[in-house]
Amino acid sequence: MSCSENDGNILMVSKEQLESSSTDEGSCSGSSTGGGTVNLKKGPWTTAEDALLISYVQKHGEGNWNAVQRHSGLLRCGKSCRLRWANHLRPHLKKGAFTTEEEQFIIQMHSKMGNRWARMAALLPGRTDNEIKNYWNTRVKRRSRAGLPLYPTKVNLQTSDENQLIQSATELSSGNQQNIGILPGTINGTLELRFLPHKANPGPPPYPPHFSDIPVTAMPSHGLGYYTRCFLNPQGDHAKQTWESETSFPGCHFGLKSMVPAFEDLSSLNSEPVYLNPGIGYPHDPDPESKKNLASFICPIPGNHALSNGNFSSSRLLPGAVKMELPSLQSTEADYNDWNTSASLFTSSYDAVDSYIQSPENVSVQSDCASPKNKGLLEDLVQESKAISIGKKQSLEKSFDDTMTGSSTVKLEDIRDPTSPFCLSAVSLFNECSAKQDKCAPNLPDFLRPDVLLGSGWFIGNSRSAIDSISGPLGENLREDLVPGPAGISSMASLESYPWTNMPRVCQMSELQ
DNA sequence: AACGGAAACAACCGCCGGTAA
DNA sequence: CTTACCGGCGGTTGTTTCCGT
Repeated sequence: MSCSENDGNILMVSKEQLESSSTDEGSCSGSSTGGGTVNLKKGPWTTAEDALLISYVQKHGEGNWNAVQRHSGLLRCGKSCRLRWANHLRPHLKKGAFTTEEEQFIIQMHSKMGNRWARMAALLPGRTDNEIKNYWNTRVKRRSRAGLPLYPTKVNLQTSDENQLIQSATELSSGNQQNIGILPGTINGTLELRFLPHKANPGPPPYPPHFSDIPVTAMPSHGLGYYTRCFLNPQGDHAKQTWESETSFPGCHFGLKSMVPAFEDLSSLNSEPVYLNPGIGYPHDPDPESKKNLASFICPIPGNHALSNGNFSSSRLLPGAVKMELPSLQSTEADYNDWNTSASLFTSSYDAVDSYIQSPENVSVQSDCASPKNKGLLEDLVQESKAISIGKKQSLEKSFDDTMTGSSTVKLEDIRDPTSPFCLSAVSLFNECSAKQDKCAPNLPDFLRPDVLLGSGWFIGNSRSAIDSISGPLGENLREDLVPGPAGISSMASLESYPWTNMPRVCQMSELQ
Protein backbone atom coordinates (compact mmCIF):
# COMPACT_ATOMS: atom_id res chain seq x y z
CA MET A 1 0.00 0.00 0.00
CA SER A 2 1.50 3.20 -1.08
CA CYS A 3 -0.94 5.51 0.53
CA SER A 4 -0.60 6.84 3.95
CA GLU A 5 -3.46 8.29 5.79
CA ASN A 6 -3.20 11.79 6.98
CA ASP A 7 -5.61 14.16 8.54
CA GLY A 8 -8.60 12.01 8.55
CA ASN A 9 -9.63 11.29 5.09
CA ILE A 10 -6.97 12.91 3.05
CA LEU A 11 -4.27 10.72 1.74
CA MET A 12 -0.97 12.31 1.13
CA VAL A 13 0.70 10.49 -1.65
CA SER A 14 4.00 11.62 -2.92
CA LYS A 15 4.78 11.39 -6.54
CA GLU A 16 7.58 9.04 -5.74
CA GLN A 17 5.22 6.85 -3.87
CA LEU A 18 2.82 6.85 -6.72
CA GLU A 19 5.42 6.09 -9.26
CA SER A 20 6.98 3.44 -7.18
CA SER A 21 3.72 1.78 -6.57
CA SER A 22 3.90 -1.53 -8.21
CA THR A 23 1.13 -3.79 -9.15
CA ASP A 24 -0.60 -3.51 -5.90
CA GLU A 25 -3.87 -1.88 -6.71
CA GLY A 26 -5.30 -2.60 -3.40
CA SER A 27 -5.62 0.94 -2.40
CA CYS A 28 -5.67 4.21 -4.13
CA SER A 29 -2.45 4.49 -5.97
CA GLY A 30 -1.12 4.95 -9.38
CA SER A 31 -2.08 8.52 -9.94
CA SER A 32 0.29 9.89 -12.45
CA THR A 33 -0.63 13.45 -11.90
CA GLY A 34 2.48 15.42 -12.32
CA GLY A 35 4.09 17.40 -9.65
CA GLY A 36 4.81 16.62 -6.09
CA THR A 37 2.07 15.48 -3.85
CA VAL A 38 -1.40 14.37 -4.67
CA ASN A 39 -3.99 14.56 -1.99
CA LEU A 40 -6.39 11.78 -2.45
CA LYS A 41 -9.51 12.17 -0.50
CA LYS A 42 -11.16 9.33 1.26
CA GLY A 43 -14.42 8.93 3.00
CA PRO A 44 -17.90 9.93 2.01
CA TRP A 45 -18.44 11.57 -1.28
CA THR A 46 -19.80 15.05 -1.50
CA THR A 47 -22.35 16.20 -4.02
CA ALA A 48 -19.72 18.32 -5.64
CA GLU A 49 -17.53 15.32 -6.14
CA ASP A 50 -20.45 13.40 -7.48
CA ALA A 51 -21.12 16.14 -9.95
CA LEU A 52 -17.54 16.11 -11.07
CA LEU A 53 -17.60 12.42 -11.58
CA ILE A 54 -20.88 12.46 -13.42
CA SER A 55 -19.62 15.20 -15.62
CA TYR A 56 -16.51 13.26 -16.35
CA VAL A 57 -18.36 10.11 -17.23
CA GLN A 58 -20.73 11.98 -19.44
CA LYS A 59 -17.83 13.41 -21.33
CA HIS A 60 -15.51 10.48 -21.44
CA GLY A 61 -17.63 7.51 -20.71
CA GLU A 62 -16.94 4.88 -18.20
CA GLY A 63 -13.66 3.20 -17.81
CA ASN A 64 -10.17 4.55 -17.54
CA TRP A 65 -10.96 5.44 -13.99
CA ASN A 66 -7.47 6.37 -13.10
CA ALA A 67 -7.72 9.15 -15.59
CA VAL A 68 -10.63 10.68 -13.78
CA GLN A 69 -8.45 12.41 -11.31
CA ARG A 70 -6.22 13.77 -14.02
CA HIS A 71 -9.00 15.08 -16.16
CA SER A 72 -11.57 16.14 -13.68
CA GLY A 73 -9.47 17.29 -10.82
CA LEU A 74 -11.33 14.95 -8.59
CA LEU A 75 -9.14 14.02 -5.69
CA ARG A 76 -10.19 10.45 -5.65
CA CYS A 77 -8.43 7.40 -6.82
CA GLY A 78 -9.75 5.59 -9.81
CA LYS A 79 -11.09 2.73 -7.87
CA SER A 80 -13.00 4.99 -5.63
CA CYS A 81 -14.48 6.72 -8.63
CA ARG A 82 -15.48 3.50 -10.21
CA LEU A 83 -17.09 2.33 -7.05
CA ARG A 84 -18.95 5.54 -6.55
CA TRP A 85 -20.20 5.47 -10.08
CA ALA A 86 -21.18 1.86 -10.03
CA ASN A 87 -22.91 1.91 -6.71
CA HIS A 88 -24.50 5.31 -6.63
CA LEU A 89 -24.26 7.45 -9.70
CA ARG A 90 -25.04 5.06 -12.43
CA PRO A 91 -28.34 5.66 -14.12
CA HIS A 92 -31.25 3.44 -13.36
CA LEU A 93 -29.99 2.25 -10.08
CA LYS A 94 -32.82 1.04 -7.99
CA LYS A 95 -32.66 2.29 -4.48
CA GLY A 96 -34.56 1.18 -1.51
CA ALA A 97 -35.47 -2.11 0.04
CA PHE A 98 -35.31 -5.25 -1.95
CA THR A 99 -38.60 -6.55 -3.13
CA THR A 100 -39.73 -9.93 -2.02
CA GLU A 101 -38.96 -11.31 -5.43
CA GLU A 102 -35.51 -9.89 -5.31
CA GLU A 103 -34.87 -11.29 -1.90
CA GLN A 104 -36.02 -14.69 -2.94
CA PHE A 105 -33.94 -14.49 -6.00
CA ILE A 106 -30.88 -13.58 -4.01
CA ILE A 107 -31.36 -16.48 -1.69
CA GLN A 108 -31.84 -18.81 -4.54
CA MET A 109 -28.88 -17.51 -6.41
CA HIS A 110 -26.68 -17.59 -3.40
CA SER A 111 -27.55 -21.19 -2.84
CA LYS A 112 -26.28 -21.85 -6.28
CA MET A 113 -23.55 -19.33 -6.78
CA GLY A 114 -22.21 -18.53 -3.39
CA ASN A 115 -20.82 -15.08 -2.89
CA ARG A 116 -20.85 -14.08 -6.49
CA TRP A 117 -22.30 -10.73 -5.77
CA ALA A 118 -21.44 -9.16 -9.03
CA ARG A 119 -23.04 -11.95 -10.95
CA MET A 120 -26.13 -11.78 -8.90
CA ALA A 121 -26.20 -8.08 -9.41
CA ALA A 122 -26.00 -8.62 -13.10
CA LEU A 123 -29.20 -10.57 -12.83
CA LEU A 124 -30.95 -8.09 -10.64
CA PRO A 125 -31.82 -5.00 -12.56
CA GLY A 126 -30.77 -1.84 -10.87
CA ARG A 127 -29.11 -3.51 -7.98
CA THR A 128 -25.47 -3.42 -7.18
CA ASP A 129 -23.26 -6.14 -5.93
CA ASN A 130 -22.65 -4.09 -2.85
CA GLU A 131 -26.32 -3.89 -2.08
CA ILE A 132 -26.76 -7.58 -2.50
CA LYS A 133 -23.72 -8.29 -0.46
CA ASN A 134 -24.91 -6.08 2.33
CA TYR A 135 -28.30 -7.63 2.25
CA TRP A 136 -26.87 -11.08 2.38
CA ASN A 137 -24.46 -10.33 5.16
CA THR A 138 -27.26 -8.90 7.17
CA ARG A 139 -29.31 -11.96 6.52
CA VAL A 140 -26.48 -14.19 7.54
CA LYS A 141 -26.06 -12.32 10.76
CA ARG A 142 -29.73 -12.35 11.48
CA ARG A 143 -30.24 -16.00 10.86
CA SER A 144 -27.07 -16.91 12.57
CA ARG A 145 -28.26 -15.19 15.64
CA ALA A 146 -31.59 -16.91 15.42
CA GLY A 147 -29.97 -20.27 14.91
CA LEU A 148 -31.72 -20.77 11.65
CA PRO A 149 -30.20 -22.37 8.65
CA LEU A 150 -28.90 -19.93 6.16
CA TYR A 151 -30.94 -21.35 3.38
CA PRO A 152 -34.45 -22.57 3.30
CA THR A 153 -34.41 -26.28 3.75
CA LYS A 154 -35.10 -27.21 0.24
CA VAL A 155 -32.43 -25.03 -1.12
CA ASN A 156 -30.02 -27.14 0.77
CA LEU A 157 -31.66 -30.20 -0.52
CA GLN A 158 -30.79 -29.24 -3.99
CA THR A 159 -27.37 -30.43 -3.39
CA SER A 160 -28.09 -34.06 -3.86
CA ASP A 161 -29.54 -33.32 -7.20
CA GLU A 162 -26.50 -31.39 -8.05
CA ASN A 163 -24.46 -34.43 -7.32
CA GLN A 164 -26.55 -36.32 -9.69
CA LEU A 165 -26.10 -33.79 -12.39
CA ILE A 166 -22.41 -33.56 -11.88
CA GLN A 167 -22.27 -37.24 -12.17
CA SER A 168 -24.26 -37.10 -15.32
CA ALA A 169 -21.94 -34.46 -16.63
CA THR A 170 -19.09 -36.88 -16.43
CA GLU A 171 -20.90 -39.10 -18.79
CA LEU A 172 -20.95 -36.38 -21.32
CA SER A 173 -17.27 -36.39 -21.72
CA SER A 174 -17.40 -39.77 -23.33
CA GLY A 175 -20.86 -40.13 -24.65
CA ASN A 176 -22.76 -38.99 -27.63
CA GLN A 177 -23.93 -35.49 -27.43
CA GLN A 178 -26.71 -33.58 -28.90
CA ASN A 179 -27.95 -30.14 -28.82
CA ILE A 180 -30.27 -29.29 -26.10
CA GLY A 181 -32.94 -26.88 -25.37
CA ILE A 182 -35.02 -26.54 -22.35
CA LEU A 183 -38.54 -27.51 -22.08
CA PRO A 184 -40.35 -26.42 -19.05
CA GLY A 185 -43.25 -28.65 -18.52
CA THR A 186 -45.25 -29.25 -15.50
CA ILE A 187 -45.43 -31.92 -13.00
CA ASN A 188 -47.77 -31.68 -10.15
CA GLY A 189 -48.53 -28.15 -10.93
CA THR A 190 -45.06 -26.78 -11.09
CA LEU A 191 -42.70 -26.07 -13.80
CA GLU A 192 -40.37 -28.72 -14.83
CA LEU A 193 -37.61 -28.14 -17.25
CA ARG A 194 -36.38 -30.72 -19.58
CA PHE A 195 -33.61 -30.73 -22.02
CA LEU A 196 -34.73 -31.21 -25.50
CA PRO A 197 -33.00 -31.63 -28.74
CA HIS A 198 -32.07 -28.18 -29.73
CA LYS A 199 -33.93 -28.33 -32.97
CA ALA A 200 -37.12 -28.62 -31.10
CA ASN A 201 -36.84 -25.08 -29.98
CA PRO A 202 -38.84 -22.58 -31.85
CA GLY A 203 -38.20 -18.93 -31.89
CA PRO A 204 -35.19 -16.92 -32.80
CA PRO A 205 -32.02 -18.84 -33.18
CA PRO A 206 -29.63 -18.45 -30.35
CA TYR A 207 -26.10 -17.49 -30.73
CA PRO A 208 -23.84 -20.18 -31.70
CA PRO A 209 -22.96 -20.21 -28.13
CA HIS A 210 -20.03 -21.56 -26.39
CA PHE A 211 -19.37 -21.55 -22.78
CA SER A 212 -16.01 -20.32 -22.14
CA ASP A 213 -15.32 -20.91 -18.58
CA ILE A 214 -16.75 -22.67 -15.70
CA PRO A 215 -14.55 -21.78 -12.85
CA VAL A 216 -15.29 -23.18 -9.55
CA THR A 217 -14.55 -20.82 -6.81
CA ALA A 218 -13.58 -21.48 -3.33
CA MET A 219 -16.23 -22.04 -0.84
CA PRO A 220 -17.62 -19.07 0.89
CA SER A 221 -16.16 -18.79 4.27
CA HIS A 222 -19.35 -19.83 5.90
CA GLY A 223 -19.06 -23.11 4.19
CA LEU A 224 -22.18 -22.98 2.12
CA GLY A 225 -22.64 -22.18 -1.43
CA TYR A 226 -20.85 -24.21 -3.89
CA TYR A 227 -21.49 -23.17 -7.36
CA THR A 228 -20.19 -23.02 -10.77
CA ARG A 229 -20.76 -20.57 -13.45
CA CYS A 230 -20.69 -20.38 -17.11
CA PHE A 231 -21.48 -17.64 -19.46
CA LEU A 232 -22.88 -17.60 -22.85
CA ASN A 233 -20.13 -15.77 -24.46
CA PRO A 234 -20.38 -15.69 -28.18
CA GLN A 235 -17.79 -13.04 -28.63
CA GLY A 236 -15.29 -14.12 -26.17
CA ASP A 237 -15.04 -10.73 -24.68
CA HIS A 238 -15.33 -11.38 -21.04
CA ALA A 239 -14.46 -7.98 -19.87
CA LYS A 240 -17.19 -6.29 -21.75
CA GLN A 241 -19.86 -8.82 -21.46
CA THR A 242 -21.33 -8.00 -18.22
CA TRP A 243 -24.98 -7.84 -18.69
CA GLU A 244 -25.87 -4.78 -16.82
CA SER A 245 -29.40 -5.13 -15.96
CA GLU A 246 -30.28 -1.56 -15.41
CA THR A 247 -29.09 -0.90 -18.84
CA SER A 248 -30.99 -3.72 -20.25
CA PHE A 249 -34.21 -3.39 -18.43
CA PRO A 250 -34.82 0.09 -17.28
CA GLY A 251 -38.37 0.57 -16.43
CA CYS A 252 -39.00 -3.03 -15.78
CA HIS A 253 -40.59 -3.52 -12.46
CA PHE A 254 -38.48 -6.50 -12.07
CA GLY A 255 -36.18 -6.54 -14.95
CA LEU A 256 -36.06 -10.22 -15.43
CA LYS A 257 -39.59 -10.12 -16.50
CA SER A 258 -38.34 -8.86 -19.73
CA MET A 259 -36.33 -11.92 -20.25
CA VAL A 260 -38.49 -14.51 -18.70
CA PRO A 261 -42.15 -14.56 -18.09
CA ALA A 262 -43.24 -12.82 -15.01
CA PHE A 263 -44.11 -15.01 -12.15
CA GLU A 264 -47.73 -14.58 -12.65
CA ASP A 265 -47.29 -15.27 -16.29
CA LEU A 266 -45.44 -18.40 -15.61
CA SER A 267 -47.97 -19.61 -13.22
CA SER A 268 -50.36 -19.68 -16.05
CA LEU A 269 -48.16 -22.01 -17.95
CA ASN A 270 -48.83 -24.89 -15.77
CA SER A 271 -50.55 -26.93 -18.32
CA GLU A 272 -48.39 -26.10 -21.22
CA PRO A 273 -44.79 -26.74 -21.83
CA VAL A 274 -42.88 -23.70 -22.73
CA TYR A 275 -39.84 -23.89 -24.85
CA LEU A 276 -36.91 -22.11 -23.59
CA ASN A 277 -33.65 -22.03 -25.25
CA PRO A 278 -30.16 -21.32 -24.15
CA GLY A 279 -30.27 -18.28 -26.29
CA ILE A 280 -33.66 -17.16 -25.32
CA GLY A 281 -34.05 -13.48 -25.42
CA TYR A 282 -30.86 -12.89 -27.26
CA PRO A 283 -31.32 -12.78 -30.91
CA HIS A 284 -28.21 -13.09 -32.87
CA ASP A 285 -27.06 -9.77 -33.97
CA PRO A 286 -23.77 -9.56 -35.68
CA ASP A 287 -23.64 -5.86 -35.38
CA PRO A 288 -22.02 -4.89 -32.15
CA GLU A 289 -23.47 -1.44 -32.37
CA SER A 290 -27.04 -2.42 -32.72
CA LYS A 291 -27.92 -2.05 -29.16
CA LYS A 292 -31.39 -1.01 -29.94
CA ASN A 293 -32.23 -4.20 -31.65
CA LEU A 294 -31.26 -6.16 -28.71
CA ALA A 295 -32.87 -3.83 -26.31
CA SER A 296 -36.14 -3.82 -28.06
CA PHE A 297 -36.09 -7.51 -28.19
CA ILE A 298 -35.25 -8.03 -24.62
CA CYS A 299 -37.23 -5.31 -23.08
CA PRO A 300 -39.65 -3.63 -25.36
CA ILE A 301 -40.45 -1.04 -22.80
CA PRO A 302 -40.49 2.58 -23.68
CA GLY A 303 -38.20 4.94 -21.96
CA ASN A 304 -35.04 3.02 -22.18
CA HIS A 305 -32.84 5.85 -21.23
CA ALA A 306 -29.65 3.99 -21.04
CA LEU A 307 -29.96 2.93 -24.57
CA SER A 308 -31.38 6.07 -25.88
CA ASN A 309 -28.62 8.22 -24.64
CA GLY A 310 -26.17 5.59 -25.61
CA ASN A 311 -23.72 6.73 -23.07
CA PHE A 312 -23.96 4.51 -20.16
CA SER A 313 -22.54 1.51 -18.61
CA SER A 314 -19.08 0.23 -18.56
CA SER A 315 -20.81 -3.01 -18.72
CA ARG A 316 -22.41 -2.10 -21.90
CA LEU A 317 -25.03 -4.32 -23.18
CA LEU A 318 -23.59 -5.63 -26.30
CA PRO A 319 -25.46 -7.83 -28.56
CA GLY A 320 -24.69 -11.16 -27.26
CA ALA A 321 -23.26 -9.60 -24.24
CA VAL A 322 -25.20 -12.01 -22.30
CA LYS A 323 -24.14 -13.29 -19.05
CA MET A 324 -25.80 -16.53 -18.53
CA GLU A 325 -25.51 -18.36 -15.36
CA LEU A 326 -25.04 -21.93 -16.12
CA PRO A 327 -24.99 -25.21 -14.63
CA SER A 328 -24.75 -24.96 -11.03
CA LEU A 329 -26.31 -28.32 -11.46
CA GLN A 330 -28.64 -27.98 -8.66
CA SER A 331 -32.27 -28.33 -8.58
CA THR A 332 -34.27 -25.76 -6.88
CA GLU A 333 -36.92 -26.14 -4.40
CA ALA A 334 -37.87 -23.98 -1.58
CA ASP A 335 -40.00 -24.06 1.38
CA TYR A 336 -41.99 -21.14 0.46
CA ASN A 337 -45.20 -20.41 -1.21
CA ASP A 338 -44.52 -18.20 -4.14
CA TRP A 339 -40.95 -18.85 -3.71
CA ASN A 340 -41.55 -22.30 -4.88
CA THR A 341 -42.44 -21.15 -8.27
CA SER A 342 -40.97 -17.79 -8.65
CA ALA A 343 -37.49 -18.40 -7.55
CA SER A 344 -37.33 -21.64 -9.34
CA LEU A 345 -38.52 -20.08 -12.47
CA PHE A 346 -35.92 -17.45 -12.25
CA THR A 347 -33.40 -20.07 -11.88
CA SER A 348 -34.62 -22.03 -14.75
CA SER A 349 -34.27 -19.12 -16.98
CA TYR A 350 -30.76 -18.30 -16.12
CA ASP A 351 -29.35 -21.62 -15.48
CA ALA A 352 -30.23 -23.27 -18.65
CA VAL A 353 -28.79 -26.53 -17.63
CA ASP A 354 -29.66 -26.00 -14.12
CA SER A 355 -33.15 -26.78 -14.83
CA TYR A 356 -34.36 -29.55 -12.78
CA ILE A 357 -37.09 -28.19 -10.70
CA GLN A 358 -38.84 -30.36 -8.33
CA SER A 359 -42.46 -30.52 -7.66
CA PRO A 360 -43.75 -28.16 -5.10
CA GLU A 361 -44.46 -29.13 -1.66
CA ASN A 362 -47.95 -28.82 -0.52
CA VAL A 363 -46.84 -27.19 2.59
CA SER A 364 -48.06 -23.76 3.17
CA VAL A 365 -45.40 -21.73 4.76
CA GLN A 366 -44.43 -18.14 4.82
CA SER A 367 -41.44 -16.79 3.19
CA ASP A 368 -38.84 -15.56 5.49
CA CYS A 369 -38.57 -12.67 3.21
CA ALA A 370 -42.16 -12.00 2.75
CA SER A 371 -42.49 -9.25 5.18
CA PRO A 372 -42.31 -5.89 3.64
CA LYS A 373 -39.24 -3.77 3.95
CA ASN A 374 -37.31 -6.45 5.64
CA LYS A 375 -39.12 -5.82 8.83
CA GLY A 376 -40.92 -8.14 11.08
CA LEU A 377 -37.82 -10.18 11.35
CA LEU A 378 -38.94 -11.97 14.42
CA GLU A 379 -42.14 -12.86 12.71
CA ASP A 380 -40.23 -14.15 9.82
CA LEU A 381 -38.09 -16.28 11.98
CA VAL A 382 -40.99 -17.64 13.90
CA GLN A 383 -42.78 -18.41 10.72
CA GLU A 384 -39.84 -20.14 9.29
CA SER A 385 -39.36 -22.14 12.40
CA LYS A 386 -42.93 -23.25 12.13
CA ALA A 387 -42.49 -23.99 8.54
CA ILE A 388 -39.50 -26.10 9.20
CA SER A 389 -41.24 -27.88 11.95
CA ILE A 390 -44.33 -28.62 9.94
CA GLY A 391 -43.05 -29.23 6.56
CA LYS A 392 -39.55 -30.34 6.83
CA LYS A 393 -40.02 -34.01 7.22
CA GLN A 394 -42.46 -34.07 4.41
CA SER A 395 -40.26 -32.05 2.18
CA LEU A 396 -37.15 -33.89 3.01
CA GLU A 397 -38.69 -37.21 2.35
CA LYS A 398 -40.20 -36.19 -0.89
CA SER A 399 -37.14 -34.49 -2.16
CA PHE A 400 -35.04 -37.35 -1.12
CA ASP A 401 -37.31 -39.79 -2.80
CA ASP A 402 -37.26 -37.82 -5.97
CA THR A 403 -33.56 -37.74 -5.95
CA MET A 404 -33.02 -41.33 -5.07
CA THR A 405 -35.54 -42.68 -7.47
CA GLY A 406 -34.07 -40.69 -10.27
CA SER A 407 -37.18 -38.76 -10.96
CA SER A 408 -35.11 -35.86 -11.98
CA THR A 409 -36.19 -34.83 -15.38
CA VAL A 410 -32.82 -33.66 -16.45
CA LYS A 411 -31.09 -36.44 -18.13
CA LEU A 412 -27.74 -35.20 -19.17
CA GLU A 413 -26.89 -38.47 -20.72
CA ASP A 414 -29.30 -37.47 -23.39
CA ILE A 415 -27.30 -34.44 -24.19
CA ARG A 416 -24.84 -35.65 -26.62
CA ASP A 417 -24.25 -33.03 -29.19
CA PRO A 418 -20.62 -32.03 -29.16
CA THR A 419 -21.61 -28.64 -30.42
CA SER A 420 -23.88 -28.07 -27.57
CA PRO A 421 -22.69 -25.37 -25.26
CA PHE A 422 -24.18 -27.28 -22.47
CA CYS A 423 -22.26 -30.33 -23.27
CA LEU A 424 -19.11 -28.37 -23.35
CA SER A 425 -19.94 -26.54 -20.27
CA ALA A 426 -20.92 -29.60 -18.44
CA VAL A 427 -17.73 -31.34 -19.30
CA SER A 428 -15.70 -28.31 -18.53
CA LEU A 429 -17.57 -27.93 -15.37
CA PHE A 430 -16.71 -31.35 -14.30
CA ASN A 431 -13.12 -30.97 -15.27
CA GLU A 432 -12.80 -27.80 -13.38
CA CYS A 433 -14.52 -29.23 -10.43
CA SER A 434 -12.13 -32.07 -10.48
CA ALA A 435 -9.15 -29.83 -10.82
CA LYS A 436 -10.26 -27.73 -7.95
CA GLN A 437 -10.82 -30.70 -5.82
CA ASP A 438 -7.40 -31.95 -6.53
CA LYS A 439 -5.95 -28.78 -5.22
CA CYS A 440 -7.67 -28.96 -1.97
CA ALA A 441 -8.13 -32.56 -1.19
CA PRO A 442 -6.82 -34.67 -3.96
CA ASN A 443 -7.77 -37.87 -2.35
CA LEU A 444 -11.10 -36.74 -1.21
CA PRO A 445 -12.89 -35.99 -4.39
CA ASP A 446 -15.90 -33.78 -4.20
CA PHE A 447 -15.16 -32.52 -0.79
CA LEU A 448 -14.81 -29.05 -2.00
CA ARG A 449 -18.44 -29.16 -2.63
CA PRO A 450 -20.85 -28.61 0.15
CA ASP A 451 -23.47 -30.56 -1.65
CA VAL A 452 -21.24 -33.53 -1.64
CA LEU A 453 -20.35 -32.87 1.90
CA LEU A 454 -23.97 -32.76 2.65
CA GLY A 455 -24.46 -36.09 1.15
CA SER A 456 -21.29 -37.60 2.37
CA GLY A 457 -22.14 -38.23 5.91
CA TRP A 458 -19.07 -36.42 7.08
CA PHE A 459 -21.05 -34.73 9.70
CA ILE A 460 -23.14 -37.55 10.89
CA GLY A 461 -20.97 -38.25 13.82
CA ASN A 462 -21.48 -34.81 15.16
CA SER A 463 -24.91 -34.15 13.94
CA ARG A 464 -26.80 -34.74 17.12
CA SER A 465 -25.03 -32.15 19.11
CA ALA A 466 -25.22 -29.65 16.34
CA ILE A 467 -28.87 -30.30 15.86
CA ASP A 468 -29.40 -29.87 19.49
CA SER A 469 -27.53 -26.67 19.45
CA ILE A 470 -29.85 -25.06 17.02
CA SER A 471 -33.05 -26.88 17.50
CA GLY A 472 -33.15 -26.28 21.16
CA PRO A 473 -34.70 -22.88 20.91
CA LEU A 474 -36.95 -24.06 18.17
CA GLY A 475 -38.54 -26.92 19.93
CA GLU A 476 -38.45 -30.62 19.95
CA ASN A 477 -40.30 -31.01 16.74
CA LEU A 478 -37.59 -29.41 14.84
CA ARG A 479 -35.04 -31.39 16.69
CA GLU A 480 -36.73 -34.53 15.63
CA ASP A 481 -36.97 -33.33 12.13
CA LEU A 482 -33.32 -32.75 12.02
CA VAL A 483 -32.38 -36.03 13.44
CA PRO A 484 -30.82 -38.18 10.80
CA GLY A 485 -33.15 -40.28 8.81
CA PRO A 486 -32.08 -41.49 5.44
CA ALA A 487 -28.41 -40.91 5.02
CA GLY A 488 -28.62 -38.19 2.46
CA ILE A 489 -31.20 -36.27 4.30
CA SER A 490 -29.55 -36.57 7.58
CA SER A 491 -26.29 -35.30 6.37
CA MET A 492 -27.92 -32.38 4.74
CA ALA A 493 -29.76 -31.53 7.80
CA SER A 494 -26.55 -31.86 9.61
CA LEU A 495 -24.77 -29.26 7.68
CA GLU A 496 -27.72 -27.09 7.93
CA SER A 497 -27.37 -27.46 11.58
CA TYR A 498 -23.73 -26.80 11.78
CA PRO A 499 -23.03 -24.29 14.46
CA TRP A 500 -22.54 -20.89 13.02
CA THR A 501 -19.59 -20.20 15.11
CA ASN A 502 -17.89 -23.24 13.89
CA MET A 503 -18.74 -23.60 10.26
CA PRO A 504 -15.87 -25.50 8.76
CA ARG A 505 -14.16 -24.33 5.70
CA VAL A 506 -14.10 -26.69 2.87
CA CYS A 507 -10.66 -28.09 3.34
CA GLN A 508 -11.29 -28.35 6.99
CA MET A 509 -14.35 -30.30 6.17
CA SER A 510 -12.33 -32.76 4.24
CA GLU A 511 -9.98 -33.07 7.10
CA LEU A 512 -12.84 -33.96 9.32
CA GLN A 513 -13.27 -37.15 7.45
C1' DA B 1 -35.83 11.83 25.71
C1' DA B 2 -31.79 8.95 26.16
C1' DC B 3 -29.53 4.89 25.29
C1' DG B 4 -28.01 0.62 23.25
C1' DG B 5 -28.27 -2.85 19.84
C1' DA B 6 -29.33 -4.19 15.28
C1' DA B 7 -29.78 -3.20 10.60
C1' DA B 8 -28.64 -0.71 6.61
C1' DC B 9 -25.53 1.65 4.02
C1' DA B 10 -21.13 3.36 2.20
C1' DA B 11 -16.53 3.03 1.30
C1' DC B 12 -11.96 1.05 1.53
C1' DC B 13 -8.65 -2.73 1.01
C1' DG B 14 -6.35 -6.51 -1.05
C1' DC B 15 -6.36 -9.97 -4.45
C1' DC B 16 -6.78 -11.45 -8.96
C1' DG B 17 -7.33 -11.77 -14.02
C1' DG B 18 -6.91 -9.63 -18.43
C1' DT B 19 -4.17 -7.06 -21.38
C1' DA B 20 -0.87 -4.13 -23.50
C1' DA B 21 3.87 -2.79 -23.73
C1' DC C 1 7.79 -14.33 -21.74
C1' DT C 2 7.72 -10.88 -18.33
C1' DT C 3 6.11 -6.91 -16.24
C1' DA C 4 3.17 -3.18 -15.14
C1' DC C 5 -1.23 -1.31 -15.32
C1' DC C 6 -6.14 -1.32 -15.09
C1' DG C 7 -10.37 -2.65 -13.54
C1' DG C 8 -13.43 -5.96 -11.27
C1' DC C 9 -14.59 -8.60 -7.38
C1' DG C 10 -15.28 -10.06 -2.74
C1' DG C 11 -14.18 -9.23 2.10
C1' DT C 12 -14.15 -6.14 5.66
C1' DT C 13 -14.83 -2.12 8.33
C1' DG C 14 -16.73 2.28 9.58
C1' DT C 15 -20.76 5.23 9.83
C1' DT C 16 -25.52 6.28 9.96
C1' DT C 17 -30.22 5.17 10.76
C1' DC C 18 -33.80 2.72 12.91
C1' DC C 19 -36.13 0.72 16.64
C1' DG C 20 -37.12 -1.15 21.04
C1' DT C 21 -36.53 -0.42 25.93
